[in-house]
Amino acid sequence: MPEGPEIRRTADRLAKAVAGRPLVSAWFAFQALAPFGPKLAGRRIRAIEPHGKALLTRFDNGWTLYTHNQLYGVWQVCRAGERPPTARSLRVALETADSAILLYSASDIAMLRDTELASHPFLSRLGPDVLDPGLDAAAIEARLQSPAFARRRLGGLLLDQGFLAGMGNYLRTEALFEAGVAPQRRAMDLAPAERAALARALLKVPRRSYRSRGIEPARGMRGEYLSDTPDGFRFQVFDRAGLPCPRCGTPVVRATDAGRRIYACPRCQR
DNA sequence: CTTTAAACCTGCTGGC
DNA sequence: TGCCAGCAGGTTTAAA
Repeated sequence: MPEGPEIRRTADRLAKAVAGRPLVSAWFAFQALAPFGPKLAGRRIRAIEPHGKALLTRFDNGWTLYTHNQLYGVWQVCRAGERPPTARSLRVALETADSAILLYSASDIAMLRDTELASHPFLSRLGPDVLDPGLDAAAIEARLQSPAFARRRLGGLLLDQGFLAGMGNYLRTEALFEAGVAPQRRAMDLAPAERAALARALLKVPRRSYRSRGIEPARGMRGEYLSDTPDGFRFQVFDRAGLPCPRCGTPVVRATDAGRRIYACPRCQR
């Protein structure tokens, strides 16, 4: 579940299940982390925080578990002692008296002292979290104009976690469509109205996705997503090559941008 | 400095 | 059914 909204939803779920209660056991698959298992018994999880697409599990002893799911990591909540049948490899298990949270498949896992979080190679480079309620359009507009980012092409810029943490491929695709801007434009070349529209879209699209519980591919149906909820986040152009643009009817075009697939309406996005 | 390409990690799907 | 190629919502590194 790889973009900001999905990660934050996961954090919510995990925290609800285990935060605040003493751990009965902790287990790590990786050799380097195994010694932490016994040390964590009896400790509590203070909070589970998303930082962009990374998750920080904060223990009450000055240590934090850093995990990044990349494309394939999966967190699960289950009852204490349970281990749902799966072919995936278990990497972390944190158990309280009644619930457990399990991390499968992820490879980017570390235990860090709270004091070294600020110097972590990934965390230290993150920009403001796109789902941070304190982030506003003015701040994003300022960022788009700052010398550090202004010369960059929007397609690549919006994937850069140092610009806005939590953005990902479907979010950048949808935000650019929402703003009516083509991915090859440079931040510095946007007209004021376009810049304002993009800043607004960069807040609106991720928040709407988070509210509707993120997106999830429908099993066995390539290109279909279980995102069509009542209050609804639904793709306008992502994964919809050849289908009519919802605004003007022109067929949506697929392309490669910054090494990733992107979709756009050639007429609405200039 | 900016952009692209390749590598890395793991899981899933489709084709043969 | 089994194996392999290709792709994926991510990130880092090296090269252009």
